[in-house]
Amino acid sequence: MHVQAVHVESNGEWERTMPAIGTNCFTCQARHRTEWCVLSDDELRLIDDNRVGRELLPGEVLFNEGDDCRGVYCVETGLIGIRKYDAEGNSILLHLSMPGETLGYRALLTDTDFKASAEALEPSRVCFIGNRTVRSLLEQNPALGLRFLKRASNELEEAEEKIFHNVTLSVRARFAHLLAVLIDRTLNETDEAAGAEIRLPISRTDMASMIGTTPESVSRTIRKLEDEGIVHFSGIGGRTLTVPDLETLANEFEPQEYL
Amino acid sequence: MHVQAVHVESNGEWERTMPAIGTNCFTCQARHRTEWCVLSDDELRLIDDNRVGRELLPGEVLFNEGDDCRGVYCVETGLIGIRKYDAEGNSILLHLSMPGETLGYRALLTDTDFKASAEALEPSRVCFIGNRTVRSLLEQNPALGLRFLKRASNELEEAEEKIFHNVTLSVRARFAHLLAVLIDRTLNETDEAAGAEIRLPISRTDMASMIGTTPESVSRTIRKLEDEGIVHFSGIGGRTLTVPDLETLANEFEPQEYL
DNA sequence: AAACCTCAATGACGGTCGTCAAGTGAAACC
DNA sequence: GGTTTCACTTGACGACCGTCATTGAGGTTT
Repeated sequence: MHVQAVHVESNGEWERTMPAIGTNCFTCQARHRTEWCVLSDDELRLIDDNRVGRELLPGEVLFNEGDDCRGVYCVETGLIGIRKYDAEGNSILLHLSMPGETLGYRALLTDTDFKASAEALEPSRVCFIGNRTVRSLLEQNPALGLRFLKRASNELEEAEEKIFHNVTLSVRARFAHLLAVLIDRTLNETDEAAGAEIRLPISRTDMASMIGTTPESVSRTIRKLEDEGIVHFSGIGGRTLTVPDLETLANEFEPQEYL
Repeated sequence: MHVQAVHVESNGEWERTMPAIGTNCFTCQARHRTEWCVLSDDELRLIDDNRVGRELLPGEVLFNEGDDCRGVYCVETGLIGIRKYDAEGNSILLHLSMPGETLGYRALLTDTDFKASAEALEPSRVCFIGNRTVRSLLEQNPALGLRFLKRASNELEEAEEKIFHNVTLSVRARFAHLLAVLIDRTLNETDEAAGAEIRLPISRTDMASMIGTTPESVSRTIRKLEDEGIVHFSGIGGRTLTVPDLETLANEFEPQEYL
């Protein structure tokens, strides 16, 4: 009952041995953020015994759209981008997965292939947990299913808000909103003070695809926002972002309260 | 243990007596399409004893964005539209709920208020099931949670495809896709032959909001598609749709296979 | 160090699509 | 019956934004 399906599912890039100290499910720094936090120690051990860890460098692919789902992927550190490709091969960045997020649970539950690709955007550590393990835990502990249900509900809410934004807001407003979200995420991660420098994890092209526009429009929007002193980009590739006042940025996408 | 919380939650529009013959959970025509189909007869009886039915006319509101979630709503017949409103009061139609769909489960699970409004688009019959009943069933029967999880997963997939479409397709392509979806739905419901007349359940304005554009653009798009013989609108309000060839319509949004 | 590559920035151009306005028809109301 | 109202249609205009092409900066390779 230890590494059953894993050997079939693993390839050279995945660990074949037990992971190093400090990187197991019990000491995992993202543990309390995952859905697995409802599991008992025994149940968590089942995962720990059956998982396979992997380090990914930026650009490395975790899975591709259309791949069969053999299990779920739990992000321990780093940042994973979820993409889809259109007919011309352009990629649309749909979602950014932070440490603690589990990917692929939808494909597992609906018994379909992956509907998007996953790729590391920063150096990341990800654990793979095979279908069999997840399914047995879901049967064994109903609370786990409910946790995933909450997660799916939240993601659905996000997705609908995104649809709403794409429809009702301008490129400028959507971009301002994206920046606010990116700032919020990194602040939550690093607990830095507001107004600090943020290192953007994604390219202009990816940011453009996230808000449904082109890199050129993003560049022009950045120019305008800089001219107005709302944001400041610096550093190599213009990937360092400084926002003097978060309120001013928020005004770009939050309609003024009508007095 | 019968109508406990219901009296608090109900108002004059909801039944206070047991529903008429032919409209209970066991004879409900939408029953096999709902998540509740995994329940035992005893469990289903618990719902049947605690539900409250209601008939809605087009335009009547089931719940509003921001309302507290007191339970879920199960669509038995008709059509319910899920809307959000932007700052100027324009509504965006996010989703069409068909018979068998249960609304509000997300707000229940995430313990938040409703993030959108629900309104009848056709004469509809909807049953209300209080929080307490749903929660006890979720605890009692883990399969129910998993069913809702599958449902959420599917909705999420739909939402992400919608985002993808809004970003990558033109107004014309998105409109063609919307028509194809509407045709598909009514055909599945009525089992008519393809190429038949379809009565559109929603206004131009609503269709426009669904694909993220304006009524004017929809009108112009319709004009062009009609000139090319791809679709034909007739009847009052131009709400009767005829599509001679579904393939031709599909070509508008499905990129040509590159040979 | 030169060649090469990727990504970002910027300008020019054009088209799609949103906005404004007027006009029509159908349903609803008094 | 007349008026109002609302949704749809159609036209004119223009802005936003997407496309194409050029340039430059930074990093990597040989």
